Amino acid sequence: MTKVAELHDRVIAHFEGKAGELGLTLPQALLLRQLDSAIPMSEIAGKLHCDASNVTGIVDRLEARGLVERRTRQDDRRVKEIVATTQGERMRNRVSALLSEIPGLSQMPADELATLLHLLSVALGRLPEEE
Amino acid sequence: MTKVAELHDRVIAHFEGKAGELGLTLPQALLLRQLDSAIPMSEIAGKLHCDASNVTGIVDRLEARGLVERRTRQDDRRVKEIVATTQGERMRNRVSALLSEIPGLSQMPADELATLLHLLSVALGRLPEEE
DNA sequence: TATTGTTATACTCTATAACTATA
DNA sequence: TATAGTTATAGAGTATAACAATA
Repeated sequence: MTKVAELHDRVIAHFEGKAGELGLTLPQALLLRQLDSAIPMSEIAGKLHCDASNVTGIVDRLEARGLVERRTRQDDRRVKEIVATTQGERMRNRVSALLSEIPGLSQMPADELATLLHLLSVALGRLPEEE
Repeated sequence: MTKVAELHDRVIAHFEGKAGELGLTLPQALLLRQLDSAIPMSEIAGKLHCDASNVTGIVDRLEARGLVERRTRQDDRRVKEIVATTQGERMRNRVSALLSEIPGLSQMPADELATLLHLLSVALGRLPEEE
């Protein structure tokens, strides 16, 4: 299934390249994209499918650039929630826009895209997700 | 275009996870996938969109595992061609099979898949590629 | 005791620049 | 001189294990 491999390569190359133009690495972009609200580090690790110890470093670098903040949750002081700063929120919007910059894909009929996502969901053994 | 982001995440996670099960990193798997014939290092760098100095390291590790070999081209001794060993060829076949292991995708009608690839090609400013 | 996040460690990937050998 | 590949270096991502603070 070489065509699927092609697809995979192109989407990765496109997204990583665009993130790079914003001065972000791929993991940084993927993390930032999750921050639609304050999220604990552990939850981020889950969403990014990586170890919690990695999140420390990625957040360190995003924080050093003023894009995110750590906030200790008061009802459980072990937990630190990550929130985008004003500047980080601006960057997050740009990251979110990256994939829609693939004009071919954004032109694809909604029903075809939905079909594809459904097939992938089945394939990966997950429930179909809307959002 | 959150759905496209979903698609992207899932394909990456699937492929990287499966490559990991074979004991390969993503770059190693992508390099191996290119070796349908003997290929010079520089050409590999081009296909992987990375610097030539990276290829040295990736090939080093694949070579240390006995999966590939370096062969000096006799008509231009500066060039080293990379070829898969017998064991490497076996691994290459497994890598190539990974993406077709997404049952949903491999069941997708050929014309829909072709449409998607065409749109992506246009989107990324490249000529439509068959192969 | 268990959990959240950090630190220490080690390996891989990445690019840049300087180098070797070939041409 | 120019090109193919290597090496040196430095930064980023990754996991594992040990640790601190909090629960």
